[in-house]
Amino acid sequence: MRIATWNVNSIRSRIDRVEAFLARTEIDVIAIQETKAREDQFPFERFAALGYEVVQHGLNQWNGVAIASRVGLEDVQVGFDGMPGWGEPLAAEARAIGALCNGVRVWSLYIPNGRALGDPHLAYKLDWLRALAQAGSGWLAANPTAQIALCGDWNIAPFDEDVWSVEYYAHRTHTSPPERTAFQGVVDAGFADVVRPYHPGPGVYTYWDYTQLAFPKRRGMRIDFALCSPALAARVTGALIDREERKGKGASDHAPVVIELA
DNA sequence: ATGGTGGTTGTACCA
Repeated sequence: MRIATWNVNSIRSRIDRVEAFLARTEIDVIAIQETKAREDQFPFERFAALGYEVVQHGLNQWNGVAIASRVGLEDVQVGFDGMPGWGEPLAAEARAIGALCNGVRVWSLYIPNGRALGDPHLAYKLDWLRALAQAGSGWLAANPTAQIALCGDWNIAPFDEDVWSVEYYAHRTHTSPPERTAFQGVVDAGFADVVRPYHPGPGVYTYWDYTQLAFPKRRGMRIDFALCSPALAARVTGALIDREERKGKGASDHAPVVIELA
C-alpha cells in the first residue's frame, strides 16, 4: 500500500499534474492540502475517472484539505476534537480531514502558517499543534495498535538541516524554538517521521519558494511530513520525495511525499 | 537541467 501527501496549491490549477502523478506512481491514498476549493468547485469527476473516491473539506478560496483513495474511504471526520478556531467570530478553518482507508486512519492536515515571529497567527499555529498532539495522544491511548498517518504541510522545518540556510530563517517562522517544540510534541505523542531514515539530510527538501529561482538554486525546506503511529511505522518499507513534480511550468511549490507500506 | 512568484479574487490577501 502506498500513501502520498501533497500540498498542491489549488486543486483546480493542479488537477492535470495530480492526475499524471497518480497515473504514474501507483498511489493508493493521497492526502491533499491547499485545495482552495469549495465543495461545488472540487474536480471530483477527475479522480473518479482514475478509480479514486474523494472526501474534501473546503470553505472558501483559502486552505482546504482532501483525501483520495482507491482502497476504501470510511469514517470520515472533518476537524479533530479540540482543534482551535480562528477569526472573529471564532470559526474552524478547513485544515483537517481524516478517513479510514484499508485499515489506516489517514489525516490530511494543513498546519497554520505563522506568518511572522510575534504575529497572532503564530500563536494560533502553536495552539493548533498542541491540540493535535493532545488529540493524537488520545487516539493512541484508546488504541495503542491503531494505524494512523498524520500527513500534511506542517509549515515547520524540525531541524537546522531541513532548511537551505539557517541564517535566512533565523528571524522567521518555520524554524523557531516554539514551533520545533510544538512539532516535537506530536512526535512525543507517538508519531514518527518515517521518511527521514530513507532520505537523510542535509539538502533534502519538500518545498521551494516560487520566487528568486529557489528550486534550481536548491534553496528549499523540508516541511511536509507523514508522521506514523507505532503500528503503522512498523509497516513502512520505503519513502520518496518526488522532486520531479516541482519541475517545469505549472508546478506546485511543494513536492509530493510518498510512503510505502508492507 | 530545474530558470527569474503563483493562485484566487477583485483591484487585496495569502503563501
